[in-house]
Amino acid sequence: MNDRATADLWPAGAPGERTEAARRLLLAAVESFARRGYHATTTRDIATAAGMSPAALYIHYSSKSALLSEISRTGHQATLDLVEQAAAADLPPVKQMRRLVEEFTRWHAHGHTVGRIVNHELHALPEQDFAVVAELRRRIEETVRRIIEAGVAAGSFEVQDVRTAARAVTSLGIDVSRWYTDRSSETPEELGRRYGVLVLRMLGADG
Amino acid sequence: MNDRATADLWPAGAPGERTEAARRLLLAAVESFARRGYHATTTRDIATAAGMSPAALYIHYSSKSALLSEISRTGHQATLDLVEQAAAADLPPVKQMRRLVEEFTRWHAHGHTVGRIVNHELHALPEQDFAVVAELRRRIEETVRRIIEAGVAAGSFEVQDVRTAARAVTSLGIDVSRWYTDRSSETPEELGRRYGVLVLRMLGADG
DNA sequence: CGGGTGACTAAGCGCTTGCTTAGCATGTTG
DNA sequence: CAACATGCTAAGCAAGCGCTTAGTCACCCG
Repeated sequence: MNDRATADLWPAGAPGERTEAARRLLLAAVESFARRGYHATTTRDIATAAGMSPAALYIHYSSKSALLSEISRTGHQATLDLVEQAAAADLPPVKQMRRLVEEFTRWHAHGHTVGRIVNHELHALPEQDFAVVAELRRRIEETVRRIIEAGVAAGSFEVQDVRTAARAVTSLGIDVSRWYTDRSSETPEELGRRYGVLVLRMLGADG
Repeated sequence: MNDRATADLWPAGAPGERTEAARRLLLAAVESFARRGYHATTTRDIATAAGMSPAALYIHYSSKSALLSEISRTGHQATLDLVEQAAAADLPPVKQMRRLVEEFTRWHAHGHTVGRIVNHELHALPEQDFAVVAELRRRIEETVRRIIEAGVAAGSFEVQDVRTAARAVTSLGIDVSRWYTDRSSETPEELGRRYGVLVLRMLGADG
Protein backbone atom coordinates (compact mmCIF):
# COMPACT_ATOMS: atom_id res chain seq x y z
CA MET A 1 0.00 0.00 0.00
CA ASN A 2 3.07 2.26 0.19
CA ASP A 3 3.57 4.36 -2.86
CA ARG A 4 6.99 4.59 -4.39
CA ALA A 5 7.57 8.30 -3.89
CA THR A 6 6.71 8.00 -0.22
CA ALA A 7 9.06 5.06 0.21
CA ASP A 8 11.81 7.07 -1.48
CA LEU A 9 11.44 9.94 0.95
CA TRP A 10 11.72 7.66 3.97
CA PRO A 11 13.87 4.81 2.70
CA ALA A 12 13.87 1.40 4.31
CA GLY A 13 17.52 1.19 5.18
CA ALA A 14 17.20 3.45 8.20
CA PRO A 15 19.57 6.35 7.61
CA GLY A 16 19.36 7.82 11.09
CA GLU A 17 17.51 6.86 14.20
CA ARG A 18 14.18 5.64 12.85
CA THR A 19 13.32 2.01 13.58
CA GLU A 20 11.46 -0.16 11.12
CA ALA A 21 8.29 0.07 13.23
CA ALA A 22 8.44 3.86 13.31
CA ARG A 23 8.84 3.87 9.56
CA ARG A 24 5.82 1.61 9.06
CA LEU A 25 3.73 3.95 11.20
CA LEU A 26 4.93 6.96 9.25
CA LEU A 27 4.11 5.41 5.88
CA ALA A 28 0.70 4.35 7.15
CA ALA A 29 0.08 7.90 8.37
CA VAL A 30 1.07 9.37 5.00
CA GLU A 31 -1.34 7.07 3.23
CA SER A 32 -4.22 7.79 5.61
CA PHE A 33 -3.69 11.55 5.92
CA ALA A 34 -3.49 11.89 2.14
CA ARG A 35 -6.58 9.82 1.42
CA ARG A 36 -8.98 11.02 4.07
CA GLY A 37 -7.36 14.09 5.61
CA TYR A 38 -5.67 14.54 8.95
CA HIS A 39 -8.76 15.05 11.09
CA ALA A 40 -10.68 12.19 9.51
CA THR A 41 -7.83 9.81 10.21
CA THR A 42 -7.79 8.08 13.60
CA THR A 43 -4.77 6.86 15.48
CA ARG A 44 -6.39 3.42 15.32
CA ASP A 45 -6.39 3.60 11.50
CA ILE A 46 -2.70 4.36 11.43
CA ALA A 47 -1.68 1.75 13.97
CA THR A 48 -3.82 -0.94 12.35
CA ALA A 49 -2.44 -0.17 8.89
CA ALA A 50 1.04 -0.51 10.35
CA GLY A 51 0.05 -3.86 11.82
CA MET A 52 0.05 -2.80 15.45
CA SER A 53 -2.30 -2.13 18.30
CA PRO A 54 -3.40 1.49 18.88
CA ALA A 55 -1.12 1.96 21.87
CA ALA A 56 2.02 1.04 19.95
CA LEU A 57 1.87 4.31 18.07
CA TYR A 58 2.71 6.23 21.25
CA ILE A 59 5.92 4.34 21.80
CA HIS A 60 7.30 5.78 18.56
CA TYR A 61 5.55 9.14 18.32
CA SER A 62 4.35 11.35 21.14
CA SER A 63 1.06 12.21 19.44
CA LYS A 64 -0.91 12.08 16.22
CA SER A 65 0.20 15.62 15.42
CA ALA A 66 3.87 14.65 15.91
CA LEU A 67 3.43 12.28 12.98
CA LEU A 68 2.00 15.07 10.85
CA SER A 69 4.83 17.40 11.82
CA GLU A 70 7.44 14.84 10.90
CA ILE A 71 5.85 14.23 7.50
CA SER A 72 5.39 17.91 6.80
CA ARG A 73 8.88 18.93 7.85
CA THR A 74 10.61 16.20 5.85
CA GLY A 75 8.46 16.83 2.79
CA HIS A 76 9.12 20.55 2.83
CA GLN A 77 12.83 20.06 3.35
CA ALA A 78 13.04 17.75 0.33
CA THR A 79 11.22 20.31 -1.79
CA LEU A 80 13.48 23.12 -0.66
CA ASP A 81 16.57 21.01 -1.42
CA LEU A 82 15.34 20.41 -4.93
CA VAL A 83 14.61 24.08 -5.51
CA GLU A 84 17.93 25.25 -4.10
CA GLN A 85 19.84 22.76 -6.21
CA ALA A 86 18.25 24.11 -9.37
CA ALA A 87 19.10 27.66 -8.30
CA ALA A 88 22.70 26.73 -7.50
CA ALA A 89 23.37 25.07 -10.83
CA ASP A 90 25.95 26.73 -13.01
CA LEU A 91 23.45 27.68 -15.70
CA PRO A 92 21.81 30.83 -17.04
CA PRO A 93 18.50 31.81 -15.33
CA VAL A 94 16.35 30.44 -18.14
CA LYS A 95 17.87 26.99 -17.83
CA GLN A 96 17.81 27.10 -14.05
CA MET A 97 14.12 27.90 -14.27
CA ARG A 98 13.41 25.14 -16.74
CA ARG A 99 15.13 22.64 -14.51
CA LEU A 100 13.40 23.98 -11.41
CA VAL A 101 9.93 23.69 -12.94
CA GLU A 102 10.63 20.25 -14.37
CA GLU A 103 11.83 18.91 -11.03
CA PHE A 104 9.29 20.77 -8.92
CA THR A 105 6.42 19.54 -11.08
CA ARG A 106 7.77 16.02 -11.30
CA TRP A 107 8.09 15.94 -7.54
CA HIS A 108 4.52 17.08 -6.93
CA ALA A 109 3.14 14.58 -9.45
CA HIS A 110 5.26 11.63 -8.40
CA GLY A 111 4.81 12.45 -4.72
CA HIS A 112 1.23 13.67 -4.92
CA THR A 113 0.38 11.64 -1.82
CA VAL A 114 2.90 13.42 0.37
CA GLY A 115 2.30 16.64 -1.53
CA ARG A 116 -1.32 16.69 -0.55
CA ILE A 117 -0.44 16.52 3.15
CA VAL A 118 2.40 19.00 2.84
CA ASN A 119 0.27 21.59 1.07
CA HIS A 120 -3.20 21.05 2.42
CA GLU A 121 -2.83 20.01 6.05
CA LEU A 122 -0.73 22.94 7.21
CA HIS A 123 -3.57 24.26 9.34
CA ALA A 124 -3.53 21.13 11.47
CA LEU A 125 0.09 21.60 12.54
CA PRO A 126 0.83 22.68 16.12
CA GLU A 127 1.82 26.35 16.10
CA GLN A 128 5.51 25.77 16.70
CA ASP A 129 5.91 23.18 13.95
CA PHE A 130 3.92 25.39 11.64
CA ALA A 131 6.44 28.18 12.13
CA VAL A 132 9.30 25.90 11.10
CA VAL A 133 7.47 24.81 7.98
CA ALA A 134 6.38 28.35 7.11
CA GLU A 135 10.02 29.38 7.06
CA LEU A 136 10.86 26.55 4.65
CA ARG A 137 8.01 27.68 2.40
CA ARG A 138 9.25 31.24 2.50
CA ARG A 139 12.69 30.12 1.36
CA ILE A 140 11.24 28.12 -1.53
CA GLU A 141 9.31 31.14 -2.75
CA GLU A 142 12.33 33.40 -2.30
CA THR A 143 14.59 31.12 -4.32
CA VAL A 144 12.15 31.12 -7.22
CA ARG A 145 11.93 34.91 -7.05
CA ARG A 146 15.71 35.22 -7.17
CA ILE A 147 15.93 33.23 -10.39
CA ILE A 148 13.26 35.38 -12.00
CA GLU A 149 15.04 38.55 -10.87
CA ALA A 150 18.31 37.28 -12.34
CA GLY A 151 16.55 36.49 -15.60
CA VAL A 152 14.96 39.91 -15.76
CA ALA A 153 18.33 41.54 -15.06
CA ALA A 154 19.90 39.48 -17.84
CA GLY A 155 17.13 40.49 -20.22
CA SER A 156 15.94 36.93 -20.76
CA PHE A 157 12.69 37.22 -18.77
CA GLU A 158 10.14 39.96 -18.96
CA VAL A 159 7.48 40.17 -16.25
CA GLN A 160 5.13 42.82 -14.94
CA ASP A 161 5.66 41.88 -11.30
CA VAL A 162 8.26 39.45 -10.00
CA ARG A 163 6.34 38.49 -6.90
CA THR A 164 3.20 37.57 -8.81
CA ALA A 165 5.20 35.65 -11.39
CA ALA A 166 6.98 33.65 -8.68
CA ARG A 167 3.66 32.93 -7.03
CA ALA A 168 2.28 31.66 -10.30
CA VAL A 169 5.27 29.37 -10.85
CA THR A 170 5.14 27.74 -7.42
CA SER A 171 1.35 27.68 -7.45
CA LEU A 172 1.22 25.74 -10.70
CA GLY A 173 3.59 23.14 -9.31
CA ILE A 174 1.99 22.84 -5.89
CA ASP A 175 -1.48 22.41 -7.33
CA VAL A 176 -0.31 19.37 -9.27
CA SER A 177 -0.42 17.45 -6.01
CA ARG A 178 -4.11 18.26 -5.72
CA TRP A 179 -5.25 16.89 -9.06
CA TYR A 180 -2.60 14.38 -10.14
CA THR A 181 -3.35 10.70 -9.61
CA ASP A 182 -1.56 7.51 -10.51
CA ARG A 183 -4.16 7.12 -13.24
CA SER A 184 -3.26 10.43 -14.88
CA SER A 185 -2.36 10.04 -18.52
CA GLU A 186 0.97 11.87 -18.38
CA THR A 187 4.01 10.60 -16.51
CA PRO A 188 5.46 12.98 -13.91
CA GLU A 189 8.47 13.48 -16.18
CA GLU A 190 6.42 14.36 -19.24
CA LEU A 191 4.22 16.72 -17.22
CA GLY A 192 7.35 18.38 -15.88
CA ARG A 193 8.69 18.99 -19.38
CA ARG A 194 5.38 20.44 -20.56
CA TYR A 195 5.05 22.70 -17.55
CA GLY A 196 8.65 23.79 -18.12
CA VAL A 197 7.72 25.03 -21.58
CA LEU A 198 4.54 26.74 -20.36
CA VAL A 199 6.33 28.54 -17.53
CA LEU A 200 9.19 29.80 -19.68
CA ARG A 201 6.69 31.28 -22.10
CA MET A 202 4.76 32.75 -19.21
CA LEU A 203 7.92 34.51 -18.04
CA GLY A 204 8.48 35.98 -21.47
CA ALA A 205 11.48 33.84 -22.35
CA ASP A 206 12.04 32.35 -25.83
CA GLY A 207 10.19 35.40 -27.12
CA MET B 1 -17.70 37.75 10.60
CA ASN B 2 -19.31 37.07 7.21
CA ASP B 3 -17.06 37.95 4.34
CA ARG B 4 -18.44 39.95 1.47
CA ALA B 5 -17.98 37.36 -1.26
CA THR B 6 -19.81 34.78 0.80
CA ALA B 7 -22.66 37.15 1.49
CA ASP B 8 -22.88 37.88 -2.24
CA LEU B 9 -23.26 34.22 -3.08
CA TRP B 10 -26.09 33.73 -0.64
CA PRO B 11 -27.74 37.16 -0.50
CA ALA B 12 -29.83 38.28 2.43
CA GLY B 13 -33.04 38.96 0.55
CA ALA B 14 -33.93 35.29 0.35
CA PRO B 15 -34.34 34.53 -3.35
CA GLY B 16 -35.94 31.13 -2.96
CA GLU B 17 -36.94 29.08 -0.02
CA ARG B 18 -34.14 29.75 2.43
CA THR B 19 -35.14 31.38 5.72
CA GLU B 20 -32.96 33.90 7.48
CA ALA B 21 -32.02 31.31 10.12
CA ALA B 22 -30.97 28.81 7.46
CA ARG B 23 -28.84 31.47 5.82
CA ARG B 24 -27.13 32.36 9.09
CA LEU B 25 -26.25 28.70 9.60
CA LEU B 26 -24.91 28.43 6.09
CA LEU B 27 -22.67 31.48 6.44
CA ALA B 28 -21.43 30.22 9.79
CA ALA B 29 -20.63 26.86 8.20
CA VAL B 30 -18.72 28.51 5.35
CA GLU B 31 -16.63 30.48 7.82
CA SER B 32 -15.88 27.45 10.00
CA PHE B 33 -15.25 24.94 7.21
CA ALA B 34 -12.89 27.36 5.49
CA ARG B 35 -10.94 28.21 8.60
CA ARG B 36 -10.53 24.86 10.28
CA GLY B 37 -11.66 22.32 7.70
CA TYR B 38 -14.83 20.26 7.52
CA HIS B 39 -13.84 17.48 9.91
CA ALA B 40 -12.40 19.83 12.51
CA THR B 41 -15.63 21.83 12.59
CA THR B 42 -18.34 20.65 14.97
CA THR B 43 -22.05 21.15 14.57
CA ARG B 44 -21.89 23.02 17.88
CA ASP B 45 -19.40 25.48 16.37
CA ILE B 46 -21.73 26.21 13.49
CA ALA B 47 -24.90 26.52 15.55
CA THR B 48 -23.22 28.73 18.15
CA ALA B 49 -21.75 31.02 15.49
CA ALA B 50 -25.23 31.36 14.05
CA GLY B 51 -26.55 32.26 17.52
CA MET B 52 -28.52 29.08 18.11
CA SER B 53 -28.45 25.93 20.18
CA PRO B 54 -26.89 22.82 18.60
CA ALA B 55 -30.24 21.20 17.92
CA ALA B 56 -31.53 24.10 15.84
CA LEU B 57 -29.17 23.17 13.01
CA TYR B 58 -31.16 20.01 12.35
CA ILE B 59 -34.40 21.91 11.82
CA HIS B 60 -32.86 23.59 8.77
CA TYR B 61 -30.40 20.99 7.50
CA SER B 62 -30.64 17.23 7.75
CA SER B 63 -26.97 16.79 8.63
CA LYS B 64 -23.59 18.43 8.79
CA SER B 65 -22.74 17.01 5.39
CA ALA B 66 -25.94 18.49 3.90
CA LEU B 67 -24.51 21.90 4.73
CA LEU B 68 -21.26 21.06 2.98
CA SER B 69 -23.13 19.76 -0.05
CA GLU B 70 -25.20 22.91 -0.31
CA ILE B 71 -22.10 25.12 -0.10
CA SER B 72 -20.15 23.04 -2.58
CA ARG B 73 -22.96 22.77 -5.11
CA THR B 74 -23.78 26.47 -5.08
CA GLY B 75 -20.12 27.47 -5.24
CA HIS B 76 -19.40 25.20 -8.19
CA GLN B 77 -22.49 26.34 -10.04
CA ALA B 78 -21.47 29.98 -9.67
CA THR B 79 -18.01 29.18 -11.03
CA LEU B 80 -19.43 27.27 -13.98
CA ASP B 81 -21.78 30.16 -14.79
CA LEU B 82 -18.87 32.56 -14.87
CA VAL B 83 -16.82 30.30 -17.11
CA GLU B 84 -19.68 29.63 -19.52
CA GLN B 85 -20.47 33.33 -19.80
CA ALA B 86 -16.91 34.07 -20.83
CA ALA B 87 -17.04 31.29 -23.41
CA ALA B 88 -20.38 32.49 -24.78
CA ALA B 89 -19.24 36.08 -25.28
CA ASP B 90 -19.15 37.26 -28.86
CA LEU B 91 -15.37 37.69 -28.89
CA PRO B 92 -12.36 36.01 -30.44
CA PRO B 93 -10.82 33.15 -28.40
CA VAL B 94 -7.95 35.29 -27.12
CA LYS B 95 -10.32 37.84 -25.62
CA GLN B 96 -12.66 35.15 -24.29
CA MET B 97 -9.66 33.60 -22.56
CA ARG B 98 -8.46 36.89 -21.10
CA ARG B 99 -11.91 37.55 -19.70
CA LEU B 100 -12.23 34.00 -18.39
CA VAL B 101 -8.93 34.14 -16.53
CA GLU B 102 -9.61 37.61 -15.16
CA GLU B 103 -13.01 36.59 -13.81
CA PHE B 104 -11.96 33.12 -12.69
CA THR B 105 -8.97 34.49 -10.80
CA ARG B 106 -10.91 37.40 -9.33
CA TRP B 107 -13.57 34.98 -8.15
CA HIS B 108 -11.08 32.68 -6.42
CA ALA B 109 -9.30 35.61 -4.74
CA HIS B 110 -12.42 37.50 -3.71
CA GLY B 111 -14.18 34.30 -2.66
CA HIS B 112 -11.16 32.49 -1.27
CA THR B 113 -13.17 31.45 1.78
CA VAL B 114 -15.77 29.59 -0.25
CA GLY B 115 -13.10 28.57 -2.75
CA ARG B 116 -11.16 26.70 -0.13
CA ILE B 117 -14.19 24.59 0.76
CA VAL B 118 -15.19 24.07 -2.84
CA ASN B 119 -11.74 22.90 -3.90
CA HIS B 120 -10.33 21.22 -0.83
CA GLU B 121 -13.23 19.55 0.95
CA LEU B 122 -14.52 17.49 -1.96
CA HIS B 123 -13.44 14.26 -0.30
CA ALA B 124 -15.84 14.88 2.59
CA LEU B 125 -18.91 15.00 0.34
CA PRO B 126 -21.36 12.09 0.41
CA GLU B 127 -20.87 10.00 -2.72
CA GLN B 128 -24.02 11.15 -4.45
CA ASP B 129 -23.38 14.86 -3.93
CA PHE B 130 -19.81 14.35 -5.00
CA ALA B 131 -21.01 12.98 -8.34
CA VAL B 132 -23.08 16.09 -8.99
CA VAL B 133 -20.15 18.36 -8.20
CA ALA B 134 -17.71 16.28 -10.23
CA GLU B 135 -19.91 16.78 -13.27
CA LEU B 136 -19.87 20.57 -12.75
CA ARG B 137 -16.08 20.44 -12.50
CA ARG B 138 -15.87 18.42 -15.71
CA ARG B 139 -17.91 21.04 -17.54
CA ILE B 140 -15.69 23.86 -16.28
CA GLU B 141 -12.59 22.09 -17.57
CA GLU B 142 -14.27 21.25 -20.86
CA THR B 143 -15.30 24.86 -21.47
CA VAL B 144 -11.75 26.05 -20.96
CA ARG B 145 -10.49 23.38 -23.33
CA ARG B 146 -12.96 24.46 -26.00
CA ILE B 147 -11.70 28.03 -25.96
CA ILE B 148 -8.11 26.86 -26.30
CA GLU B 149 -9.06 24.56 -29.19
CA ALA B 150 -10.82 27.44 -30.93
CA GLY B 151 -7.77 29.64 -30.45
CA VAL B 152 -5.45 26.98 -31.82
CA ALA B 153 -7.74 26.50 -34.83
CA ALA B 154 -7.74 30.25 -35.42
CA GLY B 155 -3.95 30.34 -35.20
CA SER B 156 -3.91 32.67 -32.22
CA PHE B 157 -2.82 30.07 -29.63
CA GLU B 158 -0.03 27.58 -29.94
CA VAL B 159 0.17 24.76 -27.41
CA GLN B 160 1.83 21.39 -27.25
CA ASP B 161 -1.15 19.68 -25.63
CA VAL B 162 -4.59 21.22 -25.16
CA ARG B 163 -5.53 19.12 -22.16
CA THR B 164 -2.39 20.04 -20.24
CA ALA B 165 -2.77 23.71 -21.13
CA ALA B 166 -6.39 23.74 -19.92
CA ARG B 167 -5.32 22.01 -16.71
CA ALA B 168 -2.69 24.67 -16.14
CA VAL B 169 -5.17 27.49 -16.68
CA THR B 170 -7.79 26.18 -14.26
CA SER B 171 -5.15 25.03 -11.81
CA LEU B 172 -3.60 28.50 -11.58
CA GLY B 173 -6.98 30.02 -10.82
CA ILE B 174 -8.13 27.36 -8.37
CA ASP B 175 -4.92 27.52 -6.38
CA VAL B 176 -5.46 31.22 -5.75
CA SER B 177 -8.09 30.23 -3.19
CA ARG B 178 -5.43 28.30 -1.28
CA TRP B 179 -2.93 31.12 -0.84
CA TYR B 180 -4.92 34.36 -1.21
CA THR B 181 -5.91 36.17 1.98
CA ASP B 182 -7.62 39.46 2.68
CA ARG B 183 -4.17 40.76 3.63
CA SER B 184 -2.68 39.97 0.22
CA SER B 185 -1.13 43.01 -1.41
CA GLU B 186 -2.97 42.77 -4.72
CA THR B 187 -6.69 43.31 -5.13
CA PRO B 188 -8.59 40.43 -6.73
CA GLU B 189 -9.11 42.59 -9.82
CA GLU B 190 -5.43 43.45 -10.20
CA LEU B 191 -4.40 39.82 -9.68
CA GLY B 192 -6.94 38.81 -12.32
CA ARG B 193 -5.45 41.22 -14.85
CA ARG B 194 -1.91 40.02 -14.17
CA TYR B 195 -2.88 36.38 -14.41
CA GLY B 196 -4.69 37.19 -17.66
CA VAL B 197 -1.43 38.44 -19.15
CA LEU B 198 0.55 35.47 -17.86
CA VAL B 199 -1.93 32.93 -19.20
CA LEU B 200 -2.15 34.46 -22.66
CA ARG B 201 1.61 34.34 -22.94
CA MET B 202 1.61 30.78 -21.68
CA LEU B 203 -0.80 29.85 -24.47
CA GLY B 204 1.47 31.39 -27.05
CA ALA B 205 -0.74 34.39 -27.85
CA ASP B 206 0.64 37.90 -28.41
CA GLY B 207 3.79 36.20 -29.76
C1' DC C 1 20.13 -18.89 35.67
C1' DG C 2 18.21 -13.94 37.59
C1' DG C 3 17.29 -9.32 36.63
C1' DG C 4 16.60 -5.81 33.61
C1' DT C 5 15.17 -3.63 29.17
C1' DG C 6 12.46 -2.43 25.12
C1' DA C 7 8.55 -3.37 22.00
C1' DC C 8 4.27 -4.46 22.26
C1' DT C 9 -1.02 -5.45 23.65
C1' DA C 10 -5.64 -5.62 26.24
C1' DA C 11 -8.43 -2.83 28.41
C1' DG C 12 -10.33 1.22 29.23
C1' DC C 13 -10.68 6.39 30.85
C1' DG C 14 -12.46 10.86 30.16
C1' DC C 15 -14.17 13.52 26.74
C1' DT C 16 -16.30 15.07 22.44
C1' DT C 17 -18.86 13.98 18.54
C1' DG C 18 -23.24 14.00 15.38
C1' DC C 19 -27.65 13.70 16.21
C1' DT C 20 -32.32 12.81 18.91
C1' DT C 21 -35.89 13.49 22.16
C1' DA C 22 -39.17 15.91 24.78
C1' DG C 23 -41.00 20.00 25.70
C1' DC C 24 -41.89 25.13 25.58
C1' DA C 25 -43.28 29.74 23.76
C1' DT C 26 -45.41 32.12 20.06
C1' DG C 27 -48.62 32.92 16.38
C1' DT C 28 -52.25 31.45 13.34
C1' DT C 29 -56.52 29.29 12.22
C1' DG C 30 -61.27 27.41 12.81
C1' DC D 1 -61.18 29.80 22.88
C1' DA D 2 -59.20 25.16 21.59
C1' DA D 3 -56.18 22.99 18.30
C1' DC D 4 -52.39 22.93 15.86
C1' DA D 5 -47.93 24.46 13.49
C1' DT D 6 -43.52 26.57 13.79
C1' DG D 7 -39.00 27.49 15.50
C1' DC D 8 -36.52 26.93 18.98
C1' DT D 9 -33.90 24.96 23.61
C1' DA D 10 -32.29 21.79 27.52
C1' DA D 11 -30.80 17.56 28.17
C1' DG D 12 -28.73 13.68 26.83
C1' DC D 13 -27.60 9.15 24.13
C1' DA D 14 -24.58 5.98 21.69
C1' DA D 15 -20.48 5.88 19.43
C1' DG D 16 -15.99 7.06 18.63
C1' DC D 17 -11.99 9.84 19.80
C1' DG D 18 -6.82 10.59 21.51
C1' DC D 19 -4.25 8.84 24.76
C1' DT D 20 -2.93 6.11 29.29
C1' DT D 21 -2.26 2.29 32.29
C1' DA D 22 -0.81 -2.07 33.63
C1' DG D 23 1.06 -5.91 32.29
C1' DT D 24 3.11 -9.62 28.88
C1' DC D 25 6.65 -11.46 26.16
C1' DA D 26 11.19 -12.00 23.88
C1' DC D 27 15.65 -10.97 24.38
C1' DC D 28 20.27 -9.51 26.37
C1' DC D 29 23.98 -9.23 29.77
C1' DG D 30 26.17 -10.87 34.04
